Amino acid sequence: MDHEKVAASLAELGNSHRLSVFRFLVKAGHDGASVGEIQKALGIPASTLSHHLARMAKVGLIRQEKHTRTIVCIPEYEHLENLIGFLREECCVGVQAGHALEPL
Amino acid sequence: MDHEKVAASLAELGNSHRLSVFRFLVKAGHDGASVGEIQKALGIPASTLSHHLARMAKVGLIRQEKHTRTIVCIPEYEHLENLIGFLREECCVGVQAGHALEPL
DNA sequence: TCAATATTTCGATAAATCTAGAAATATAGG
DNA sequence: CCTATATTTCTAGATTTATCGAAATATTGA
Repeated sequence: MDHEKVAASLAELGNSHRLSVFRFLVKAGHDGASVGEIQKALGIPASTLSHHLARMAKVGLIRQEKHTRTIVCIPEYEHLENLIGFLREECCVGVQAGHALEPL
Repeated sequence: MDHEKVAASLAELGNSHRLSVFRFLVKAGHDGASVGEIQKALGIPASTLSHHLARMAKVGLIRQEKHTRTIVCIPEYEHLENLIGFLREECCVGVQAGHALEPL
């Protein structure tokens, strides 16, 4: 993942509503959740939520699958992992080993 | 680190200029770099850079120490580690062990 | 004190973002 | 076909952000 894509993805997660949505989806698991379920759980107006979901999908944080009448949103775990990887590799250089960046 | 602080910090890193600055500072190491050095290295106009640095300092991504005439900017490694920790703990739940989230 | 250096503050503009109601679209079921 | 459900698109206002030149503010050294 290149610099610009990382910045764009972090910017998407850097909004309180969108971060809530992402956290919710992650907890929902690999089956994700429908737009309506997210809306009910988080209490975000439909049009606002739709806007945020579209943004998240655009940068690859989630994907959306149409299933009959509902649209299911699924978190792209790998995308997040790539982001975390970038932050560790590109932004943690210089930290002495064993200080605070040990594998969990 | 709570939800709102995480969102605020990610939003700061979610800007191309600021991400560049942070990466530069991380590579500069624990001694950081002066505002002027950053400016020269990245070619960002002084007032623009000052604005970005102030924002980054406000959320705790960097700290600024005055040293005679120059102001030295130092990356807050721990803050980034906390961010990464949050993303792993709060946003990677549900990923089966051994899939892609193994300790590096 | 004066000039040079380092950085910020001011001010102003352009662009992007957030928000949400209302209307539109799509689809399933009766 | 009609209605209910699910979601998006449209529209528009409010807020925030990004940008950067010019002026202001230290601070050092001569």
